[in-house]
Amino acid sequence: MPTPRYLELADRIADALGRGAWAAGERLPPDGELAREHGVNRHTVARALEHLQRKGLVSRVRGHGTFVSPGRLEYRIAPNMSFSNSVARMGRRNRQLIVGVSRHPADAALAEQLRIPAGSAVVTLERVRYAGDVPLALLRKHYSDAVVPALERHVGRFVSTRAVIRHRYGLEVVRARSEIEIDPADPTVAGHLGVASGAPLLKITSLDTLPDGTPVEYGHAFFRGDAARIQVTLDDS
Amino acid sequence: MPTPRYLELADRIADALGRGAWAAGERLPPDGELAREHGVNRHTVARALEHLQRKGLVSRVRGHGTFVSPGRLEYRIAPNMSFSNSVARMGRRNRQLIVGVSRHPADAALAEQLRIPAGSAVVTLERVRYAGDVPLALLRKHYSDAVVPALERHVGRFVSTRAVIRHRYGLEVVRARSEIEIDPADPTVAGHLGVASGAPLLKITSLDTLPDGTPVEYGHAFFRGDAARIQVTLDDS
DNA sequence: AAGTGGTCTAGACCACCTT
DNA sequence: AGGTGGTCTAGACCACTTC
Repeated sequence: MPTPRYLELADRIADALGRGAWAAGERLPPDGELAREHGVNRHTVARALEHLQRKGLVSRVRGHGTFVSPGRLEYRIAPNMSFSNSVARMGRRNRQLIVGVSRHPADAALAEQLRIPAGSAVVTLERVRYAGDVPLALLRKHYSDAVVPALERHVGRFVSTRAVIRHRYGLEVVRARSEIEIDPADPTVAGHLGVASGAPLLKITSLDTLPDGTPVEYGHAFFRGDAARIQVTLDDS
Repeated sequence: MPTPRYLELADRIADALGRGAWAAGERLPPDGELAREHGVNRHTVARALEHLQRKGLVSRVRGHGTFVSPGRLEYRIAPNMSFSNSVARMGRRNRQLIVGVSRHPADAALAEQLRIPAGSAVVTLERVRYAGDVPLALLRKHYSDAVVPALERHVGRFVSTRAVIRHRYGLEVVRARSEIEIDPADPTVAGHLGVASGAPLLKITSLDTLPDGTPVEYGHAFFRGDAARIQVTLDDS
């Protein structure tokens, strides 16, 4: 019961990466060439590189090549710690791109989370968050229109939503609860994040409320599993 | 740019699962049969089912079959919340199996985390945690022998380590810091958890300390990505 | 047009479980 | 022995990027 060949190959390549055989950002030889070098089929090479991609060591781009990844980026979940803060403390430029805004009635599940009657108006915001040039996460958040009316008119390109809510509505928002799980990327999310569909993502489900517990925002953030690490700080000290 | 066939197939099967076509725990038809039914190659079926496995909907066992998974198990990270507590509150029987105990000098990296001189004695414990009959996580934890001397003589099969430390040493331990990331399973861990190597795991790196900040325990927990969901509660209220 | 990775098919063999 | 999923090879075609 030996180790499969593709994992052995992945280890060999990982070792080479660790020894600095290729610099970060550099392109590896194409699959076919690696296959010849190591005496295996091209598919076996592809499998090994997929494995390393899941591990965050390389990233593969169709029609372009396989590239050495930089290290993972830290994202910190903590009370009153926003995405902007997290990225800023990594020393990376924090950008976001709004990829979708819509206004629609809440379905039953969403209404329950936001504690509003089903059918009440909600605003859904889809944003891609960058850390430097790396698309790190896709956020799909739903806002209770009863609490922050017409939010879609105030969201800008470079401001944190929390700041908008503070300045436009005079409300303070706190993170109430987060759940973290692994989910494979569906094609839509994969496209926004530049990963293969099926790539493992860290899916964070969160609820933000006013200090009195009134739900304001509910939704999901999909972090690239190969690029992000979530830091949970429990300052109960 | 149509959706790949294996994802379409995965969606169809996921829909069928959602409609209750098979009950939890039941075996799906073998790959070959599904391939005939849907008019695709066996490999395409395998890929679709791998995808659903990553999503936590099914689990595949070599030589046995593909089975419908129960829902995910919640694991809660919070101050003073131990694994035992988390599993107990899910209403599942909490068991653990010790799969490795060793005593050895700390290497540089570990010594830094535990804030002890390199070469000091540490005890490494490897345990598999079950929730009911499901192996949910492999824990690989290192204990500072200076703080809890000869811990390996006190660890039992059914007790939480935290309880051992409290009763044998009179020390209270608190979770100081956690980091969560995705890592593919290496063959060793995969074997213990009963998943395929390369399957995505939630890797939690944690440091536990005494109330005064002295490090006691440092290590990793590898949770099955298909079976676990991590709940982070930030009670800053 | 040429080169890259992604998908699909096909057939073979293997490892593991059950009988 | 027979059935299951896991791996490897092989060849084909496709989608995307670059020239």
